[in-house]
Amino acid sequence: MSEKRQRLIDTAIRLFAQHGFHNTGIDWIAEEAKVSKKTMYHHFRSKEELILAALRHHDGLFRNHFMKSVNSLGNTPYERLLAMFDVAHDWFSDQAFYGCMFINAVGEYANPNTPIRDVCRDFKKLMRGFMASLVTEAGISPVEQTTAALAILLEGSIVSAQVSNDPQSARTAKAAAKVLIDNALKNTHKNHPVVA
Amino acid sequence: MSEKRQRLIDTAIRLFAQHGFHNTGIDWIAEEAKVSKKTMYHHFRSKEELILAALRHHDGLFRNHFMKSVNSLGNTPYERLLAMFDVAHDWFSDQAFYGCMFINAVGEYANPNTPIRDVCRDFKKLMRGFMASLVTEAGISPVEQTTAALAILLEGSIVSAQVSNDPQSARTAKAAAKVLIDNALKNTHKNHPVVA
DNA sequence: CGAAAAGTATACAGATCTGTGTAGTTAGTC
DNA sequence: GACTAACTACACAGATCTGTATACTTTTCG
Repeated sequence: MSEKRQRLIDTAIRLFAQHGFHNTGIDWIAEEAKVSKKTMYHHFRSKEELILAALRHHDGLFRNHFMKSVNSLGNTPYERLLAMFDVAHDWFSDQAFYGCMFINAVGEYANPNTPIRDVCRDFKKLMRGFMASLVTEAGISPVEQTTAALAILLEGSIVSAQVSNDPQSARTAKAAAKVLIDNALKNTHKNHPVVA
Repeated sequence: MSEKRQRLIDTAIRLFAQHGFHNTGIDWIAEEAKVSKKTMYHHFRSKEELILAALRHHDGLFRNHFMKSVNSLGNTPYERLLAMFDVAHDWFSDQAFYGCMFINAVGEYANPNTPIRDVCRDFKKLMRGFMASLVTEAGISPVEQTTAALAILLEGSIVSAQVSNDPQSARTAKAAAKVLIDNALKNTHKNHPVVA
């Protein structure tokens, strides 16, 4: 794997996040990455290919960071579900927080057939998979419904923090998540008591 | 008020929603609106002016439609709070649903100082004001916290529907909202009993 | 060593973008 | 009817965009 290729991807992620996709030109990325334009087109056939590579790389980095942080912040599945929102709060507080790159990408590429949308849907699906496993381990049911609600809370807090420029939404979402989880747990135990 | 000016705004809203802001050119808007480019620049000093006018007009239309629908679908503040998510479901099911225009705009214009961001923040604030009044009328406390949670649920469901191309998130958000509201009501009455 | 791979700088083609200039036409109003 | 404001078509300036071509240099590695 070429070092320049990686530098192009890293630079692309940064500039796309900071200035949007259509608003970030190829020349700019190449210049910031200190790589000639020709080399860029050697590694990526087109701008779309670069966007896809950047999104996929960011997907891996982000999910890895997110899961690691969540797992280290919480010791039980229950704690980890709530810790998601603490990790989100840290993220929102970062100087370089520009919202979720995948949500922003979907906003710019409305055509549902573009492969860019596929990558965004995949990211979302993988994040949900992680949440679903925590929900399952925590013994909460119904798994699907609870996971979907938590995912909505997380995404809502991201957008809220982005638009209002205020990380506080993570705290609000966390409190709401706790209510939902506790309520689901109560009903779970009522119907299928774990403790006799 | 000129009819052509209005046609430019209507066309701009449609094209911006469908294809994004940077990706929609002035020439295209003028052509679709059947208005000469010169006339367009007579009514709007720049593309940004047109974007601002389009966002502000959409703001008015959207909020009016939203509030009217919510108020007619529900007869009590409690019902209306939940009806928000039914209105959202209808919206998500529309052929021409491309997510929230303001969220998309914030994604494309990351610079927090641009007036475009101001319009988006204002929209969000006004929507929250509407929700806060319903929460207050419904006798739920704390008003701020509950309103913020419901707003996050609504925004999360919008983004979820947009990315996954599935209006179902409105139903999930509605169920979650009901749990949150009922829980808040229970605690409200516990601390400040309305019924003796 | 020597050949292939990867890199550089730079110019350019062709398209598209925002915004303006020119010159003439339509439509409403005193 | 004459004046004015709004409008039209169209060309153009100047910038910027994606992607390619040319010609040369560096790096890698069997």
